[in-house]
Amino acid sequence: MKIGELSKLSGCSVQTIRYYEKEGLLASPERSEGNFRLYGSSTLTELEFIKHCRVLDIALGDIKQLIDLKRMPEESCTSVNELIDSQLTLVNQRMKELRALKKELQAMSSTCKSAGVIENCGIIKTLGR
Amino acid sequence: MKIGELSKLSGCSVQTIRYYEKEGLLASPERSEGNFRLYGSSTLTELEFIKHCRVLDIALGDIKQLIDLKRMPEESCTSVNELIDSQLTLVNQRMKELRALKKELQAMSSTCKSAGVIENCGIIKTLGR
DNA sequence: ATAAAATCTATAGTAACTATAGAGTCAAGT
DNA sequence: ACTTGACTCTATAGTTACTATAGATTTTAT
Repeated sequence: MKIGELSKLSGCSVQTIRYYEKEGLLASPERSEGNFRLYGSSTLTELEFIKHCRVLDIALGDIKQLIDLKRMPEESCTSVNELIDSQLTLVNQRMKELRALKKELQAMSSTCKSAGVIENCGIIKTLGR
Repeated sequence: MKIGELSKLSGCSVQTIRYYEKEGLLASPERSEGNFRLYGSSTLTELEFIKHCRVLDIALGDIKQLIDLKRMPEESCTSVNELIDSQLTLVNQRMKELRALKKELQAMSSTCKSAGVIENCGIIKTLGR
């Protein structure tokens, strides 16, 4: 199939597919006589793997590592495990930050319930401290 | 004071300060004879306002709006309020996503507690689905 | 045959900076 | 007076993961 069909089937944009190829996440496919990319259905599977990882916010570099690891099925999967665990650490950190953020924003929001004037705005005052 | 001192006092890097100036968040300061930027202490206050907003993950464009609003103290502060509330919405959304993420990563992690081989790795299998 | 749709490459833009190169300025030490 | 080192200047490129565009070529449909 051509890139447009792969795009529709996978839900990735045409440019994104070409970008993944450039970044080495997808192999360079065969080309037609007119230089169009020609894909088999296995590429769809590969793209879905990438998509699934991206939903999990795994960076492209890390996804590349996972793909490389997949190519060595006899290796230990310790590094896969480590990668996932480090993602979990990242997520936990970010959640902690967001919770603090939310608290402060809520506090700010509550200081400006009356529709006053900027000069007396509690929010602006808070931000200035 | 020169930019280096402002950088130390504010905790913003020299390049960041110049960047903020370029983006219109800080006014262009006076220059010395040798073309060095010369700041008064009010710039430190302005930088601290920006820093505080950035900690709250408010985008530079939104911070610029807040700064512009501050210059019209007689206006209603409704828009300030709206801006903060939209930040809260963003934070809530992001937290929701992260919670889902965390759940899935944890599930994956638990499928790979035994130090096996990539071929049988539960994580890789999950990602392929 | 021709027009429309799809594809190609290469390049620039996004956010919020950081890092670098190469040149100029300034204060202190010899 | 001169030099060294620290600081500053501008301009440009790099970061991430794409998206958008321009201009050319190829394929498909009428």
